[in-house]
Amino acid sequence: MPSITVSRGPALTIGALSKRTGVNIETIRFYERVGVLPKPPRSAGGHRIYGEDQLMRLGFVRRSRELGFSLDEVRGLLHLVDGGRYTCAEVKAITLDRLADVRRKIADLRRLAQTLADVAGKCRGGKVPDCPVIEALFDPRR
Amino acid sequence: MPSITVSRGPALTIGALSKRTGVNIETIRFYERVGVLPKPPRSAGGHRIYGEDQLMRLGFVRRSRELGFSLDEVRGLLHLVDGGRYTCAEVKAITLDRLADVRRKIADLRRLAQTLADVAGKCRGGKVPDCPVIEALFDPRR
DNA sequence: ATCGGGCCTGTAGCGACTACAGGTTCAAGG
DNA sequence: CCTTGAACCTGTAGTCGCTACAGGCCCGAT
Repeated sequence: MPSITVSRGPALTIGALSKRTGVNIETIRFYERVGVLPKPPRSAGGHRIYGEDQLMRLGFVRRSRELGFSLDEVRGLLHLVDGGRYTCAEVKAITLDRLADVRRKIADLRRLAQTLADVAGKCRGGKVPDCPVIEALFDPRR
Repeated sequence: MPSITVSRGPALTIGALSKRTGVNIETIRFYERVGVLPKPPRSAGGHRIYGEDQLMRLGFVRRSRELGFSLDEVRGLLHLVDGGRYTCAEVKAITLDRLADVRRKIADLRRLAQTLADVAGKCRGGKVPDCPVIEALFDPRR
């Protein structure tokens, strides 16, 4: 089950964690600063030491981000998980919001692609100074 | 033809220009600062005064932005226009680049929507602590 | 003990705006 | 002509999600 507990795995440096998750080192430190990842223990010299749990958590963050959740939403998701008292309904609601967003964006982009294709299609590609693309952009009626 | 010349129209304040184009006042000033709009003449007291030409140009910028051109691309487009020596081929190339971008984004978002829908579909929506969405996010194999 | 890679902190930059604060100007009404 | 208050001005800082330094310290292998 997806609970975030301290599991005894091999200790990881930030570089190793970065390689294993594919998340940039700078980004990991950034995530710590903005409270998405907890402050890890440090070595005597001050280097960060991560365990298996942070590997999981960072993976969660990365996958969530890839699905287009904002860092704020990721924080919300993790907060629910951390509390352990999240309900499926809450999580589903957030996910469906995201899905609606994505569908809206797809619709927008489709209209965009159509317009761009229309406009580029009119273009002979020659050296004519009166380019239909430019005219379309200047035309208030599109 | 789309040439940018000083046309004698009614003089516009920045507020009027904003209303006519739907571009935020702050954004207009921002465009001026970053060199997308030329510095307009000023009234005795220092207020910006715009003419019909700037109305056209700002409309051009807005429509280009809506089609997803970056400000840098818009600058490029306007430079071609300002020089008067742009070729249709150049403009078409920029447009086709944009179109390819948009098509890539649509494909990405489609995959995303599928994943989100899959994951949300598994959810009963109850109060179960083991939410399939969360498990999917924790699962390295997606 | 030395070397060179990896790690540290802190700050600044990106793109494309947006949001103030604190002051000046303009135009309409009295 | 004078007052009012809306609109304008400049300059700076904040947003989001990173990314890129600079200038140092640590660590482990030789």
